[in-house]
Amino acid sequence: MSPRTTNQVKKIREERIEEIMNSALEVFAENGYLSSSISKVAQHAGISKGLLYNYFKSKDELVKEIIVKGLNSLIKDVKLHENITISEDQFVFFVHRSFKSIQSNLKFWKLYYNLIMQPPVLALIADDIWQYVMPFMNILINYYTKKGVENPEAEARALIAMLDGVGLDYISDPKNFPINEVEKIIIKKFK
Amino acid sequence: MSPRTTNQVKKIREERIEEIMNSALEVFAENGYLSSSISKVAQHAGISKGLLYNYFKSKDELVKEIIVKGLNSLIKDVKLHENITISEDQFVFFVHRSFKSIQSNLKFWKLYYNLIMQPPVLALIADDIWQYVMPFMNILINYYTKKGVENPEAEARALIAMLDGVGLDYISDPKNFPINEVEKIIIKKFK
Amino acid sequence: MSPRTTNQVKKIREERIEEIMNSALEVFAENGYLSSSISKVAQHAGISKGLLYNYFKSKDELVKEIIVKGLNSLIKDVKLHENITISEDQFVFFVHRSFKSIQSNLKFWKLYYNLIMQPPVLALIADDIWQYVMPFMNILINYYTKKGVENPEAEARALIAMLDGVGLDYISDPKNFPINEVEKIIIKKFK
Amino acid sequence: MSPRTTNQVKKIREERIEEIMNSALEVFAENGYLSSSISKVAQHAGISKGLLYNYFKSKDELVKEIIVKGLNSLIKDVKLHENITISEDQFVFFVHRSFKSIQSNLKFWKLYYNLIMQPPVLALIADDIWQYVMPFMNILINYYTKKGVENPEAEARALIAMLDGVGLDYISDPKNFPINEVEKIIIKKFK
DNA sequence: CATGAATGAGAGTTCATTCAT
DNA sequence: AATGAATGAACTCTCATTCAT
Repeated sequence: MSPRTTNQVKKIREERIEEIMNSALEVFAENGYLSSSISKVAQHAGISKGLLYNYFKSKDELVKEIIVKGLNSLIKDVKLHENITISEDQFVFFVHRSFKSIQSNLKFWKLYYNLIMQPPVLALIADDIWQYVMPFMNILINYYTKKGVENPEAEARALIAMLDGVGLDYISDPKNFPINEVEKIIIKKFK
Repeated sequence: MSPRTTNQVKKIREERIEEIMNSALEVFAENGYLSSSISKVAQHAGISKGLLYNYFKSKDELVKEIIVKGLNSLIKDVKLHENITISEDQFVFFVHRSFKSIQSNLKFWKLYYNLIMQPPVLALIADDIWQYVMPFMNILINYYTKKGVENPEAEARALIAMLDGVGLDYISDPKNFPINEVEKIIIKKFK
Repeated sequence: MSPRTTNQVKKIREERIEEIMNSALEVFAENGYLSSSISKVAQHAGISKGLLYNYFKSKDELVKEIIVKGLNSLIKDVKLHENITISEDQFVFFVHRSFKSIQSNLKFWKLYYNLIMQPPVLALIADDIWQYVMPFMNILINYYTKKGVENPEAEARALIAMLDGVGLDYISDPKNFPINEVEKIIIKKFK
Repeated sequence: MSPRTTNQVKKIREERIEEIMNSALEVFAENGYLSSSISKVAQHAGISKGLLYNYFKSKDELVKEIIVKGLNSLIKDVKLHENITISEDQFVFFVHRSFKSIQSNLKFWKLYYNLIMQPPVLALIADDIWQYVMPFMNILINYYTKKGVENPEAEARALIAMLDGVGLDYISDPKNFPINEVEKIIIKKFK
């Protein structure tokens, strides 16, 4: 019956935050950010609106933290953050991991595309996104420069657009989009 | 003193509808559909809220008419609606026209991608979009089948995703996206 | 091709006013006064809103004129306005005519009851109604006084309430209300 | 510091609902349903518009609950719901209670008659009303059948019309309507 | 005489956020 | 830590009325 230590309290708090974020992600992904009320989010998480504001100081902050967490997790997944030059195998691995991420984090990507398409909301996360995309871009430019293609930057931009388009189309219709076959085609064309 | 003729009235009506749709497109493209109030749209068009509702039954109907008009204009531009099989030249022409459309109708495409990423709003236009995409898809599958590629449907899906991705990335940063170079790369890879 | 005389013009105007009032009565009776927009009324009459305001200076004035016209017509029907004392036969005739009026002017009575139940609208016509009801009341009190009933005023009030109630119930469900049988019962009880 | 208990919250909620319904009844009875804005209702209740919507889904739902509550209260008052056949004493009691109800729930009846005379609003409550009126009707038909009157259904309809008419006339001018005398007359005539 | 484009005030409703408990 | 009552601003939409033509 000893009082909880500061650490215990902190851990409980973090777990609760985690739960709320996961729950909110589901609501946002399903209905879109702007169309999801805080009431719905709190209800889906099984808590009161008041308590939600105890953990997040606004709706915007809540979604921002969800996005930051998702991007960090993605960076960890594709394992590109350490290198500046990559081999062809690493390139293939990167593309493959990107495809896997879309499939295993469907809800996150639904929210992601929902947000970046809404200018006033995008403003909240634009910086975070650039911090994540820029290193990729540089690695890819580097990769294509070494391969000696005509216009490495355009080639990198094209690949990133390709991945964005796959994301967009896959989340719109995950059941029918032939994602594995499309992956093969892309690797063949862009390798 | 004499009342306006039917033709005069009709002309005023058509002009106003045109004005409102153009004005609304600008506001919607800039701020996103959900974040744009009818007040803002009316103000931007220089008219009262009430008058807007004289011409459009609802905000939803307004945006739907904008989208339908834009899609029809696109179909006319790419000139694919008559054929079922296309030559390589026609393919190149189609991709080229798609790229031109993105550049010349930037606002429309901003709105388009804004809408399809918002589940409750997408419902309004999903049918119209499918009516437009399906024929393209079939023509492309047909094209790749004739070319003898391994998986024509996946190849077609990949191309459409590619175009979607270019649209997405271009509208996010039109000044820096090397759209002409990317066009060349895509034509080379997907032709 | 001679220009129309002032009288012709006046007659045309009156006919038009008549048409509009009849048309408006239909709309008001069907949907209720407050729920009927001027647009609907004008559309149903086959004219423009502007023209309607040429004949009636407001929605309130339009409905007021409809009511006044209906009440005058009722007074003419029951033919009680000249007498102050009536015989039993005249009493029966009066009740009978009241019942006939309800049936033949169903729409008018629908509107009438709709209006008197809405305080802010009732204010428009309250005076007219009292001018019409008061003479009836006096005649009835006189009638019951001569018959030697215990409380002539209450008896008169009860009869008028009875007629009001029949009106109310009949217009609510004209097909099933046994109006002729009810008439017989009332005459027997109140004669 | 401690959060409110579930019971405290429930009590606040019930009290607020009661307050709002009473306050709304006053406003609706005074001005009519359609002419009463939610702003007015909230203001009269001393709360914000937003809070009203915390307790009632819509203006329509609010008025519907007021009507249902009033009808239930009436059913309890006249105590007819258990029997199918009634004695003359019970009949007199029923009429008497109906008269008492009109006097003690004047505002409710003002609203009631206001609503049933407005076609689009009547639709909201028509079912509830029929559920209440039908049993009365059957009991009365039964009563008059046993008494051996010529046309029991018409007799019952006439009585109900009579009561409706009294209601109508009493609420229009409660101070001058001789309700107690009228009650005696009706009981004598319809018993 | 006749039109309907145009307005502006106000309607019902939603919702992020605050705060007493 | 936890609740949901409470607010107020902003939202979409309606409509009686006016007025240029």
